[in-house]
Amino acid sequence: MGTGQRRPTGRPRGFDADEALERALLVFWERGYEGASLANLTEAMGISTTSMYAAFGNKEELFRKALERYSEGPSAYLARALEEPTALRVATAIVAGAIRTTTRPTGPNGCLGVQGALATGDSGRAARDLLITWRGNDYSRIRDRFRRAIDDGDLPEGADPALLARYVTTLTYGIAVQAASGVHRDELQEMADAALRGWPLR
Amino acid sequence: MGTGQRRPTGRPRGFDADEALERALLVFWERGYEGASLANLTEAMGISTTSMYAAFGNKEELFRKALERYSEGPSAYLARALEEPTALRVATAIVAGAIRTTTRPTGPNGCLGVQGALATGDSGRAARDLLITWRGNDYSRIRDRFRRAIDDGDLPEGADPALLARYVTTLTYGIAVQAASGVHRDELQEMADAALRGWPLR
DNA sequence: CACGTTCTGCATCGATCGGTACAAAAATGG
DNA sequence: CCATTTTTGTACCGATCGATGCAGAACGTG
Repeated sequence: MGTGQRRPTGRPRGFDADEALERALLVFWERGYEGASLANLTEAMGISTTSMYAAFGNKEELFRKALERYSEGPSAYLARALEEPTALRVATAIVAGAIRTTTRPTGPNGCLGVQGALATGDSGRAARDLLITWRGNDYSRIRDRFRRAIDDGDLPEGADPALLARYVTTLTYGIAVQAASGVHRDELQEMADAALRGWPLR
Repeated sequence: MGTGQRRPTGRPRGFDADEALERALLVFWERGYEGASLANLTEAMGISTTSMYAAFGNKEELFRKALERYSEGPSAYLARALEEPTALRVATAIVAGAIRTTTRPTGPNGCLGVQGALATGDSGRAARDLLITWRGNDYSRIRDRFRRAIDDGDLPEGADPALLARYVTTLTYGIAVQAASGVHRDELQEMADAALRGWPLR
């Protein structure tokens, strides 16, 4: 009953939580989990540490929510790519999406899922493990899509979906590192086009 | 004349600087520049912070020297690979060397040149820039080797050395991320074999 | 109005960060 | 022996780390 969303009791928030999370995402993206201090984060978010802790829990939870936002925003190209009609078009769309996302003229270079926490100290271990799981999920979804492509007759019977998924993810992670090093979009796209010419790698 | 190396005046060192640097390298490799604290480093090196600073300068210099040691040790496969007689054998050796180095049963997974400092805060910016230069060097050496392969008639006239070098480095960086995620050596090698079957990417 | 609830600003917490001051220890040269 | 040079252990530096205590402000409700 009722009108659905009711205004909660108590003092209302003085900031937009979505907007603040977006700012935090950008900081994590650029500096990595360990490199992003609470001072960096709260300054970019425009709120105090108190407000951040009240709204998001702690730094680790904030990172987790930023990663979710990343999956549904900059990294949403993956879900769309998996709906392409053929395995080759799926692979092409994934790689192109990765290049576009990691080399946006505005925003950080690289991929949050890679550079967010690749090698860390003890304090970043949870974030690192989270990203390992995140990357593993992407791999599994791509592999499953390629399995379906064999059932569809789109990929030949002899094709290896796991190997092809490993190849596509390896390309995207490599692209993420190149982008973080400042390599430009056009050069990466030419390389990616060539890399998929041998599809499905015989 | 003298006997060459003369024992210097003053109290002699109580530790083996080479051995200590090797230990520091392993810590940086596993935790990254920012994730490796002085306490982590000196404990692994078996010396006090005072001795570390006297022998190596500071944390940044220690990282620089660890990277040099990495280039001449775990990453030495690159120089050997560049001496292979054909471009395909060069590419094959580079990728195989990267897989072996990033998935050693003993020692950290992944590549120091990638995960040592990919995205950092202000304190890690110098290390990050150093690794960008390091990776850029590797790319240039590979590209130059492929240029020579065209002169040798080993690669066809129409081949693009820069594109091929970008492809090989992208594969190795992607492999480094996969290895850091715990993907096993055999799976990566199968993928790499397939990835080079289309060489020179037409 | 008072009340309960939630959020905010300020001050601060103990722990850890990278880095050093200082004097004793251990070597060489006279 | 003494003087010089270099390394070592101890103790410590100010800054920053992630995180919190607390009082008051800002809302809906009765």
